[in-house]
Amino acid sequence: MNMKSIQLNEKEIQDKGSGCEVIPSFFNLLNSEQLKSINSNRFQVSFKAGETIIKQGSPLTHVIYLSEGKAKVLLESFGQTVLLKILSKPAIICGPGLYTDYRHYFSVEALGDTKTCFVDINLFKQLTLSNQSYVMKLVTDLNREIINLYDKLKSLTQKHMNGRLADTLIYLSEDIYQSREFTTELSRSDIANMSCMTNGSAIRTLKDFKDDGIIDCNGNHFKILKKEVLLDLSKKG
Amino acid sequence: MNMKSIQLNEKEIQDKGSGCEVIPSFFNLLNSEQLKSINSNRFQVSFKAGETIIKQGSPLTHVIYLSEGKAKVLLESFGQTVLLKILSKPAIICGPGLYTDYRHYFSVEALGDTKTCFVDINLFKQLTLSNQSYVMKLVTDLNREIINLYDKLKSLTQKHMNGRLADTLIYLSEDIYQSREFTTELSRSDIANMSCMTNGSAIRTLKDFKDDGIIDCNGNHFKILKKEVLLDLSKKG
DNA sequence: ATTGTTAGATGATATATGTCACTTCTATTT
DNA sequence: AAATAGAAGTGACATATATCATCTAACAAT
Repeated sequence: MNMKSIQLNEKEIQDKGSGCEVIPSFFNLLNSEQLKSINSNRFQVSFKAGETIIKQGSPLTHVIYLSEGKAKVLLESFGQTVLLKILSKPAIICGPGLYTDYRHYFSVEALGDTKTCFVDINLFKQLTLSNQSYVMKLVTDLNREIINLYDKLKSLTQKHMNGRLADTLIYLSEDIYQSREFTTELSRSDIANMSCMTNGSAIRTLKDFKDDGIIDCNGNHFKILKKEVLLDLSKKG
Repeated sequence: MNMKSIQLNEKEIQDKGSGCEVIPSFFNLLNSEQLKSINSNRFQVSFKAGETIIKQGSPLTHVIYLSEGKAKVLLESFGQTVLLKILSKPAIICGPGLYTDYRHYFSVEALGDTKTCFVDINLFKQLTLSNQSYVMKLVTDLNREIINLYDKLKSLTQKHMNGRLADTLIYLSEDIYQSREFTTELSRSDIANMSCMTNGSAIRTLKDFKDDGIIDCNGNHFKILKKEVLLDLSKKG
């Protein structure tokens, strides 16, 4: 991991001119003084594919801004791993340790090469508290996160493999790649972890979908052929 | 459901003198003016055992304060139900619809007779935004909720029945009844929904635990005999 | 080119858990 | 006291899914 401290002036941040682009949803809410203090307390860090950005259990000392690339959010539990979601740039990574015990409750791993920006958590707290519209946004984001977790819980506990894999494929197609056809950096094992099943089961079920003409896939290239059927499988469980 | 509007003066609220006791974690953060405005916009509502306090999918118009009794929080999905947690007085019930789409994402059902207080959501929002220490508390609570959901996800997706039922028993003993011995209002079916298994499986596994001397149970009276074993089952999955 | 290594794929088998039909118990009503 | 209803409990059986061993394909290192 390549780490360097970078000083950006306010204009650069606002112009998206550097490695650390503006997060419309966050930095735009700050005034110039606040941007300056962020500026003097940030580190840009690059990660290569597969590297660990955050390790579950470690102390939460910085909020991490993902400026380039994608990352996997992993819940590790007793040898097994649940792939919770994929983060795409631009994103602010700050787990539920905020205002609780300041530990990381998930791991984050780079999917492909990524660039990040580390901002000291105390500075982040100061800025958020002093900015009412940011507070509203924070609460909104947390509640959205909770809603997603409810959906995940329902999917993973109540649906069979077909439904769970359908959910994963819909998520990748709609939320992450925003296209019916996409090439993913995820391995079969990632897809399995995301759908809470074993490697073999994921491969088998993908094959079933392919045989039934619901999807087409060659290696990492996927194409959703019959979205209605996927949605139906998702509903039926 | 028995509904009446009640006017309380500030002193009564602070003295816990009425049907709607002080929530130390919320009302204590308010000043007298804020308490007055809460006061003139509240309804006390009583529910009998089994009655629905909140129905999943309905609009979120009020924050509900649980002043007496216990309630089940249910995630309904496609015919099946996951019992997420038990709320005990005093508690503020406000789901993730806040600041998002103002709908209820779970149902809440009275466990035994309960008393509640309905506070208009807009008033609640005003008060929370104008009070910095409340905002911190809100974010803390939301993050704790997320941490709990992570645990629930890990438990329900990665553990076998023994581990999941052990988790449920530990939760009831430690968090809800705060004793190794307790009499619960929950039915076997509730325990099953909480552990994400069928009725029959829950009863069978409870019997296994009883046969192995891990717990003792007669009807709704439970006694945890070997907590270490439960903790071990929870860890092993 | 050859070797080694990893991800992907496939099949046989074991097992955990759900389904369903049925019995027993308990409490409530008449 | 009898009748009814609902919850608790039991058992036989079906099946979804994991486990594991094996095989192939792709690709990097020598």
